[in-house]
Amino acid sequence: MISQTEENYLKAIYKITEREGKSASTNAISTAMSTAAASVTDMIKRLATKDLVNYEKSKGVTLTTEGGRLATLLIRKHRIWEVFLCEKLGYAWDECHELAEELEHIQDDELINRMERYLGNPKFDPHGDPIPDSAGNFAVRSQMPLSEMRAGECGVVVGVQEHSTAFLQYLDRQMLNLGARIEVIEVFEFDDSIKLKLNGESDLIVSSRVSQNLFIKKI
Amino acid sequence: MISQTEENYLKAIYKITEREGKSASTNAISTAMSTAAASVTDMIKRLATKDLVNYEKSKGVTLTTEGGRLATLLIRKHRIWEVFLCEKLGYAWDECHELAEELEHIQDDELINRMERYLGNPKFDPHGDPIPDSAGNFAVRSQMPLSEMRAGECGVVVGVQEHSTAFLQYLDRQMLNLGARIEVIEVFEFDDSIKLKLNGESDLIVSSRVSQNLFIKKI
DNA sequence: TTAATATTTTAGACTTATCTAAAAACATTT
DNA sequence: AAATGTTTTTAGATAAGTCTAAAATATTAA
Repeated sequence: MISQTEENYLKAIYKITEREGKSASTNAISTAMSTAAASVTDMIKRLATKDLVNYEKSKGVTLTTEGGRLATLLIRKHRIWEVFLCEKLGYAWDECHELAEELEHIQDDELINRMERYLGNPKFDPHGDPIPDSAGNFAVRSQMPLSEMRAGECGVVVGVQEHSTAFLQYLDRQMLNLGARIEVIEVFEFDDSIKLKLNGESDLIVSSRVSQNLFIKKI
Repeated sequence: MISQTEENYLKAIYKITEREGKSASTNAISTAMSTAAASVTDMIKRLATKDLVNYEKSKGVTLTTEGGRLATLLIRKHRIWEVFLCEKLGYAWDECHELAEELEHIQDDELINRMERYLGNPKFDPHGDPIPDSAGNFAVRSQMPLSEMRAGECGVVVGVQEHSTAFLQYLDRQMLNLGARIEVIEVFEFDDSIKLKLNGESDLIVSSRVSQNLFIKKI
């Protein structure tokens, strides 16, 4: 049996190794988990005895196959719950994360599979992040940051890089939701801000900070 | 903050005091929780320092107002989750209990209120047990055990006394589900078994064990 | 390459929730 | 009322998860 805390560590290690492309350092984990570095060392040892991580003193950790499988399952649960919270209960996309953090620890594979079916087998969560299937495979999505698009190109908003509440609420206010159609009108070299036409209607200028964090699928 | 374990103790104490009509003994709690009596004593002390139970050495415990409020909220969450699992995810009424035991500990009042609305403000769970409202008030249901009905009387199945898997599966096989219409054809004094007409169609004989555990609302 | 700095690990302690075994308190029966 | 039996509490241990402070190990800079 694996505890909720152990699961959270696995997920943190998964995210760090994904992001950094190398083993997760004690410090990085301690930052991610908001715990003392000493606690991380303790937990790493525990996870190593359970064969969920590969660990060598002072070398950082990586997930084993089984550790990776569990982390992926957690992400699957998290994202399926997020879809439920947003689509069925009407939560905003910046509100559902915390609740999903709790719900993802419910131990029942059958439940999450039924949930997935009930929701119509969604492939992406409300932030556009892919939902792994029960075997752990992620759907691939052809996407690019808005910042890499040229004037005249068209696309659909399919996801976000940054997940902060502030950013998500900003997007909501600008109507830049998942599925919004955009056309790049002009790129201002001066500050890399971009002028868009939104859903064929209104015009909008977004900063480079925004364009770097918004994923678009070209059409 | 209250832990999952503490919540489970509160619920156990609530059920015992309801059932017995008096304070819950250490032994009764230890049986209900499947823990050693010594652990119960420890926990009772902890709950007492949090003012969730009234406790005097060797006198058993009762819930304080706040303890009762929390226990009722747990029951509310449990039953709302059960409705969701059965109605939306297609779980059978004997399958949903265990999962609801886990889900009821999700800490978010807003969530359960949204869930309730999403489910159409149900007043009873899949076993016919009343769902307390957010203020802790239970709907009252005029019901009687089938065993107290006389030949010729008609009613609707509205709940069960016993919640065992075996009993619920038996009822499923006999089509004696919540909402089923029954008419008492004959009561056999010999063994108190009862002959019914089910939904105006088929005839059925049930034992006294069954009739004592099935709640009917007369019509 | 040594000194300064940063990271990681060890050591020891605390809390929660559990256990067993023994002692104390309460209840029952003769 | 004493003896027996049951229930409850105390005492002492254990495991998970956390902490702080100090020691050990890496890394970076002079």
